[in-house]
Amino acid sequence: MKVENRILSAIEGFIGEKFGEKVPEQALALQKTRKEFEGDFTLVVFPFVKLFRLSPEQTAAEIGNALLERVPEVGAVNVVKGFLNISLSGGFWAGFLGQEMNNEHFGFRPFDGSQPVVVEYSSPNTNKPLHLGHVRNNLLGFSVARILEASGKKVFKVNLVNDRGIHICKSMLAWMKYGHGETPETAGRKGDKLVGDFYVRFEKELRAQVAEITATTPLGEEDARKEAPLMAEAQELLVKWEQNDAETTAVWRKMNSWVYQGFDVTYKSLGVDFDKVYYESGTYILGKELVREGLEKGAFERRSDGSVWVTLSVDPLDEKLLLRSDGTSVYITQDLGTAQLRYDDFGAGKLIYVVGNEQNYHFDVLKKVLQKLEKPYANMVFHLSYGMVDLPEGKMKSREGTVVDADELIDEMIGTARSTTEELGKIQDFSESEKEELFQVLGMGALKYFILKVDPKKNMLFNPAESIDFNGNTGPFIQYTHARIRSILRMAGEELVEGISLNISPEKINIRERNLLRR
RNA sequence: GGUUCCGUAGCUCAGCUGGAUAGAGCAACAGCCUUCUAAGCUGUGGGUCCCAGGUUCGAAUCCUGGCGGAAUCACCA
Repeated sequence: MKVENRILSAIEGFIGEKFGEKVPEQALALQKTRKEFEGDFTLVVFPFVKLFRLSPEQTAAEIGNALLERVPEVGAVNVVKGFLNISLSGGFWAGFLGQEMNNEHFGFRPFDGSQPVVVEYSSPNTNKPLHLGHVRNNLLGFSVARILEASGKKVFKVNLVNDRGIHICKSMLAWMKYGHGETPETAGRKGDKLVGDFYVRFEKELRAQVAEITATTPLGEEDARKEAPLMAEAQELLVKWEQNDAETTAVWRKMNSWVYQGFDVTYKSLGVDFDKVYYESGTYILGKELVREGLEKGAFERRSDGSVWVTLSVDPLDEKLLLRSDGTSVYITQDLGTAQLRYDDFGAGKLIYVVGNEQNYHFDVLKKVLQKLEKPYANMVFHLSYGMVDLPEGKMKSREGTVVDADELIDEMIGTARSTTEELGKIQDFSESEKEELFQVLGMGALKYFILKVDPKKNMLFNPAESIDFNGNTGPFIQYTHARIRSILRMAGEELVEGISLNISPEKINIRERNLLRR
C-alpha cells in the first residue's frame, strides 16, 4: 500500500472514530506540498472544519497529531492556515531509496493486458524534406508512445506516408524535364532534399509561366495557374500514374526511394521509429469498400452524378463528400480504410492520430462517419491535435524560404552542444566517439525538451535567431540534474556496500546537492 | 458568418479534475567555485492571470457573454 493511501485511511479512521461519520471521497485527497512550504504532502482541511467545529488551524492540528500517532512514516507536520503539511520521516525516504535505487523498472508499470494502442505520427508527404513542424509531430508521437508503454500499454507506432497525388507528380515532372538523370549520389545531396529541390524547381518554372500568362492575357493568377502548361503536364502525369503506366511508376518508385532514404536519416537523428509503415498508395482503395458498405446500410447516399455523400447534421446542414463523381477517393475515404486496417492488423483498443490542429474538423468528421457505419472502433479514434510552430514573423512559408529544415536544425543543435561543451573544458579524457555521443545527447536533449515542454495544443514560437538555450529550464539542465543525482546515489551505494546504514549525513552533501534533492 | 483552440511578468512558457502569498527560465542587477559536478546555486526588482458578470467558504482554474489572435468550414491532402 502506498504511503499516501496509508495516510488517507488513517485520516478516515480518525474521523470515523471521533465523529462516527464517513468522510466524503472528494475531501479525502492529498496534494503535493508546494515547494515554498515544508512538507511532502498537503491536506486541505477546509472541508473538515464544519465537522470539527474548530478553526481551520485547530482542525489541521488535530488531524496532524492523529497522523503522528498512527502513521509511523509521518515524521513531522506543520499547519499553515487551513493547510496541513505532512513530512515523511528520513527513515521512510532512506528505506524508499534503498529499495528503489537498483530497481531498473522504476516508474514503469507492467503490461496491463488491455488491447493495444496504435499511435500514428509523422505522416510525411514525399515531395519535400521534414521541417520543424514535423519535428514537433515526431517528438510528440514518439513520446506519447513511450509514455503509454511505461503506463502498461502495448503500443504500436505507425506511419502513414502520403506517397501519391499531384504533389509528387510535380517533383517527378521537374526531375524528368530538368534533372538530366541526376541522383542523390551524382548530386551529393540527401535524397529527400534532392526531391524537394525539384518540387521547388517546379513551382519556380510554374510561376514564370503564370507571370507570362497574366501579362499577355486577361486571366488572373489563380486561373493562370490552372491554364499553365506545366500544370496540365503534372495532371497528365497523375493520370498516367493512376493508370499504372510503367515508365511513370518506375520514376515514382525511384524518387520515393530517395526520399525514404533521406527520411530514415532524419528519423534516426530524432531517435524515432515505427513498428509499421503504411503507404497511401497501398491503402486508399480500402476506404471505398467501407463507402459501399455505408451505401448498403443506408448511412450514405449516392447522388445523380455518381458522387457519394454523408449527412452529418441537419441544422446547420453539414454534408461531406466521401467519393467523387468519377468514383475516385478523397482524403477522408482513405482514413476510413486505414482505421479499419489498424483495427484488423493490431486488434487495437485505441487509435491515436498525432496530426496538426488544422485537421480538427477532419477528425470530427471521421469519427462521426465511423459512428454512422456503426464501427466498433469509431469511438477509439483520438486525435492528438497539436498547434503550429510559428516564427517571430508568423507562419513558416516555403515560398518565402522561412521553413526551418529539420536536418539543419539538428546539426545546429549538435554543433552548439559541441562548442559549448568544449568551452567548459570537462571532457579532456573523453574519446572521440564518447565526445560525439555526448554532443548528440546534449543537443537533441535541448531540442526535444524545448519542443515537448510546451502544451501540445498551443501554438508555439521558435525564434531561429536565438538558438535554443542550454541553460535554465532546458533539457541539458535536466540531464545535469540527473547526473548529480546519480552521483549522490553512487555515494549512497558505496556506504551500503561498506555495511553502513543508508544515512547520508548532511555534511557530506554540499549545499548545491541538498538544494537539488529538494526538487 | 458558424465551429474549435488559444489569451498568465518585457520575452518564452508552467500552473487550469476549484484551495496557501500566481511560479520557472530568459533578459537586468547583487553575491557564491580549497567540500563530489558553477550547463549550477542564493538574493533583488518585475503581474488589472484579456474584460464583465455568475456559481462557491474560496476562481488564473468552472459557467455565461464580450474583446483580441490562430485554425477550419473544397469533387485539395
